[in-house]
Amino acid sequence: MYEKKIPFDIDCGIRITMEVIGGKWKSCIIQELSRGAKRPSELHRLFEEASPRVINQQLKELEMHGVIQKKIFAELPPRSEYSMTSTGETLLPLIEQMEKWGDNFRPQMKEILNIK
Amino acid sequence: MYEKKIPFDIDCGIRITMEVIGGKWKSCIIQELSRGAKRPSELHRLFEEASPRVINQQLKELEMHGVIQKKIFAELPPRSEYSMTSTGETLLPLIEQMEKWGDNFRPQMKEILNIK
DNA sequence: CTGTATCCTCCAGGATACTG
DNA sequence: CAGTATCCTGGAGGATACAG
Repeated sequence: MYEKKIPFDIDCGIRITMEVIGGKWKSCIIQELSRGAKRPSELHRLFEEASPRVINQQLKELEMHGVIQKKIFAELPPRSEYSMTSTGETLLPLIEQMEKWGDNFRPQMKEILNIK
Repeated sequence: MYEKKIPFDIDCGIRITMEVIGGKWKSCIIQELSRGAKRPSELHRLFEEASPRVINQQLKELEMHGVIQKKIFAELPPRSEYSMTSTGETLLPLIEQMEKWGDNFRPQMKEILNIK
């Protein structure tokens, strides 16, 4: 782990939110977990374009921020499960709104990017 | 300019939204412009921690995405002005919600980061 | 004042190998 | 299967100089 050089600005609400959900896969993970608890391997399968290392990393950060929680089963083979916390649930409307806006904007975005 | 290596995923609404407002200063700029048109120099003064180059860059991208518009005055010294478009206005509720969530989360964030 | 051109730093995220 | 340890690289964003 490393320190941020340009220190994170705690005074800006938007920055705080971005810190929590801004990671590349975080909002996707949250969406998945909001539909029910999931094991890491399930998430890896769902997001095949993402390397497992990064998924784990983002899970860790989400957990650290208290929006998801981990349950570990003392079994062999090892099993663990991630699920939303009540704090995490409060993010859902926000994420849903972000998705909606993006979905609505898609046609314009395609034009801008010149995608058929 | 360079191309993105990992191509942008047009199928994910959240990614689209992040592409538009995810830049470090974009949401701040949008908030400012939502209060009224502003000249570049005003924005540079408002966000002194940001280098003018980056502000200009983000203005350009916002304009390219059609959420803000530029008005150029043929004067000397040169003058220009940026303002929201109607498309851009649709982003305001989203940004406001992000700010609200972040503001609410601030106490927990401080605890997590161990800030007095 | 507005805007571009260069150059550079640094870290999120990708790839892989490994341990328990 | 879960998780960690290394190593690496692209590209956002910072700094500065300059042009119109």
